[in-house]
Amino acid sequence: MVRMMGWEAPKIGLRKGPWTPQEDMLLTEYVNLHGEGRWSSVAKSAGLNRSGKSCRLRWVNYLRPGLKRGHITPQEEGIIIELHALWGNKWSTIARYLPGRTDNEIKNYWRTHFKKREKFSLKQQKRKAQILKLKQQQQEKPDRKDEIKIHQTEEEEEEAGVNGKVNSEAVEITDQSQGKVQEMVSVYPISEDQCLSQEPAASWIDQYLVDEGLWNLEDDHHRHQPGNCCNKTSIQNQANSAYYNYFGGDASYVYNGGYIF
DNA sequence: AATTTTCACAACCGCCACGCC
DNA sequence: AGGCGTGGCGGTTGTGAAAAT
Repeated sequence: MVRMMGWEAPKIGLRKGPWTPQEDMLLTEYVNLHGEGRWSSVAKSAGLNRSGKSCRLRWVNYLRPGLKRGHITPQEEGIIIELHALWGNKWSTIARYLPGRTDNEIKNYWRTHFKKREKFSLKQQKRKAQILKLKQQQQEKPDRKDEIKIHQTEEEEEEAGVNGKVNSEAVEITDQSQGKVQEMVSVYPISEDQCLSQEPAASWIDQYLVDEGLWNLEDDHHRHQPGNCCNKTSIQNQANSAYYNYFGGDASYVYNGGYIF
């Protein structure tokens, strides 16, 4: 016998797609009267031709009172970034620290605002490694008559312009006998020391983790610490390195214990 | 002005964990 | 002990609006 994973078996004829105002009204009225939970029976009892799962999602993400509408504020963005650096894609966990925001909203926000940047910084890291290797090779072989030119490419100028916060270089390795053989681009902060030497200052994390007693959390915040490491300094260090990775060492984005505006 | 690209958001899907019987 | 229903989570997709070309 096939076990139904998760929700109830999809019934033929159940409505899908966007909710109508009538459906919203029915669901709201029913939940206000009977409370949340028992979503399958909510669907039936409220006269909705929807799956329980769909009802729950609609309520949680859209109809539930107290939900904020509109754009994520810079403060909220800062919290999202910091918490994501700590917990990764634990959207529901992150959402608990943003009253009025849903996991879905945060997830969507992250995807549209940071995925692109994350991808970009991965590229940067690869390039950085390549350039270091080449520079090393040149040091090891000082007699080599290759020429290393450092300049900013149009592409990177554009990227830098968009992000407004990166320094970029292209290194052109020219073998004098064979002409130009390689061109690489590296993007990195003005000074890595600028990133790494920043002393983590008091932040909201201090408030949550100390004031709220979250160091002793038994819930998943605790479990989500890599290696179950429950020590403030190490978590801040994790956040630091996570930031460094996310933004490719972009000094203006490196976590310094505060918000990023 | 028309077309293409990007963004923002809503909704669905598959999976897992847990409790009840 | 194991089947089943339910609640919840994270990933993905679809779509309309806005911005860019």
